[in-house]
Amino acid sequence: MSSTGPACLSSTVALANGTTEVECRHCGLDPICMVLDYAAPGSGITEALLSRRVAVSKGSALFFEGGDCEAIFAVKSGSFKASVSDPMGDERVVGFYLPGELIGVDAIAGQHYHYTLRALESSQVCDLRLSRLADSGKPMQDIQHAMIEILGKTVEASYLSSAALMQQNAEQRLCAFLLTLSERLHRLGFDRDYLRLAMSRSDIASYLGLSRETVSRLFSRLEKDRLISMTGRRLRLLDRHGLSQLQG
Amino acid sequence: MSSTGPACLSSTVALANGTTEVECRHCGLDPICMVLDYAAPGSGITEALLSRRVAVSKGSALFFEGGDCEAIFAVKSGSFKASVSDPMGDERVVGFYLPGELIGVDAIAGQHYHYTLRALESSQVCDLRLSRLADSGKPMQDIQHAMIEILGKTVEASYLSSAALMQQNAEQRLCAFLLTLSERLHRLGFDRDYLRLAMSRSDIASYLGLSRETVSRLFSRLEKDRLISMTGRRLRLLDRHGLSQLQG
DNA sequence: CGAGAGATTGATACCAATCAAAGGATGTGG
DNA sequence: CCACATCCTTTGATTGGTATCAATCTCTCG
Repeated sequence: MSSTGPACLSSTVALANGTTEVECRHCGLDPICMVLDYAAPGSGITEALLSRRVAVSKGSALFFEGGDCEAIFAVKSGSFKASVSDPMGDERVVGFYLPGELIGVDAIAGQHYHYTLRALESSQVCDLRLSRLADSGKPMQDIQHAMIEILGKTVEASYLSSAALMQQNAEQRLCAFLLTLSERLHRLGFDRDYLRLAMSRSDIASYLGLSRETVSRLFSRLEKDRLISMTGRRLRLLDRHGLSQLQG
Repeated sequence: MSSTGPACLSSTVALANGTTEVECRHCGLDPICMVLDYAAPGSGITEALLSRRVAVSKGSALFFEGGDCEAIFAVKSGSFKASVSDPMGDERVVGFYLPGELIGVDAIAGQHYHYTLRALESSQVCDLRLSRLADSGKPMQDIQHAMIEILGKTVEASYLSSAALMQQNAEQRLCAFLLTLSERLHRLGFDRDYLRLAMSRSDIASYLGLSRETVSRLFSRLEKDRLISMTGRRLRLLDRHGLSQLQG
């Protein structure tokens, strides 16, 4: 998920391969990493506790639904989708993760992951072994405080995201999805109006509880109405205000 | 929300007025209250930090959408609904709370409540002033640990509740709602199969993103199909298995 | 008892799913 | 580098589920 327009990446760093990675100060793990002194060489923080910039290739899974929760992750670059398999055996997408965002916080309490997590593109994550936090040598007080900050923000974010989508029609949901994505990318310093969707139409449809065909038709309609323009997975928002009107 | 059938209230205590209250050990605040020694007389915990069994009359609000978060609450008896007012000015129900459940955890990080909270019936809550926790005289370590436990469970619970409802049709959503309610009441020691709904059909409809009429029709259909029987707001689940089949 | 809110039921309209087919994109092996 | 297979996407025709409009009925409470 990288910008397609005039880049203005105040909180990201361009990499050689054309992708960008989020800076630590804009990452959801930052509260912990600050306590850990960013695991600087000589800090005494070993890879067994915090692995940074672990490469994950497109399509491969970081963990599976039901598996033991050994670590939580922060997206450093690239993007991920979370999915569960429903009773009929097909996949339902339950979330997307962009750089800077935390993955697996919901599994901390129960010690099991609730979904399977796959990279939508070639990506990098930081990987924090919670069970070893206590051995880090850092003050327990500070570690706990950082965890409280992370958990508190997660509770708030998950409340906000779930409350909205339920009572909306297809068009409202798609507009909300696009605007949310745009805001999340903007926080990373990308241009609000130029997005590259790393996920397929089917993934979007599944996430929003719609059919592929409906999503496709809605994109066509939004384009006809000059609210967006798109070619393939490259998307430009032409009228943010118009979109937020539709959003409800 | 009290049982209407043969009561078997292993974790609740019957009160003089016919309602029941949840025991502390089954309450979401218990991790904190344990640290605070249940605010027993002589424990040094004042009412300024933790008020127990605060009465709330039917229809009155504990707090309003957007208001400063001064405390989190646990339902001791009765029940509550959380709602937000949407752009068009009408109310959308975003949650229901039963005895033992925590309210306002999502407001801790941002210091503002995200919804208005009203009692569905004459109720009681315990009220915890977070800002005064540090002054309780109890070890900070223990307090932080309790907060982490509470937040972690909340993250997990809010994930689980949001993931499901999105891609389901009206019947599936209503069945899921009824079965979830039944389980929540069962955890309190009530009979799984006899429920008294404290909320109106409109509240249920709003919460599930359906119209009043659809909810009413669905109840009629479930009754015709011998899956439930109901008179007014008294509901009996006749075929839990059949309902969970429908649930998807 | 009467008033007003809540709940049910029916008729109709509309939105989105499904079925169906064809048009692009992507990747692989020859 | 091209041919082919496969997956993804778009568009059309039809069906079905749910909202909406409208009328009646029920319950609660003053």
